[in-house]
Amino acid sequence: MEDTHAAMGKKRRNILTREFFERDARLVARELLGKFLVRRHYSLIRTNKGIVRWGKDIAVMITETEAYNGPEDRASHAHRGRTIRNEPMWGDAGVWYVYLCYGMHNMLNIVTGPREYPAAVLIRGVESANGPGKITKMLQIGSTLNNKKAARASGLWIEDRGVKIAPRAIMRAVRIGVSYAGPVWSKKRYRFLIKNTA
DNA sequence: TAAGTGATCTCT
DNA sequence: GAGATCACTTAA
Repeated sequence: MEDTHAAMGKKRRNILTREFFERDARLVARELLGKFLVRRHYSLIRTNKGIVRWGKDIAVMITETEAYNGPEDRASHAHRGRTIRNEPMWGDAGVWYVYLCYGMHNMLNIVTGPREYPAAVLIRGVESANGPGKITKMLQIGSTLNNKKAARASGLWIEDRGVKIAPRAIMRAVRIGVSYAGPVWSKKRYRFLIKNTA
């Protein structure tokens, strides 16, 4: 799903702000289903007015998320304390936390909850890509976005476009790839997905 | 099922 | 510094 900067310009955007994210990670993870992740890429084009910078947006609906909640969550990077890598998790809500996993995949998370409380939501699936590594590859999301606000200025943000997901269309499941987190935390059903989507 | 890949973290 | 680990993907 694509639309140009010009086409979207007249429409009223409903960009999610810090208030939305400054809540329990599990609630945010659930409510992010059906919201749109929007990536803006700029390119220079030639017009009769000369060379201008042109922004093109790619918007994809979020279909799968995972919550990582608090210092006690053994599956969370924050469990071992504050480090250079996980620093964004302790900061303001509504900020991207991007890190490299397995040497080749960037994981995209949005920080949630109050300051000093480490929590985030991993964006694990969108309508046209399932798997956190594929999303970041498709939208060209890398470490340059780490610790940047989710807003137009950073080129990556989340919008509410009015899509409502019925509660019974939402499934909960255990998180992926966190078996190391022990019997309690690896079994928490902190993964949320829309039924019938890949 | 296992290789690929490299930043990060822990322990010397 | 060295060694282990890792919120994954792809090809077989």
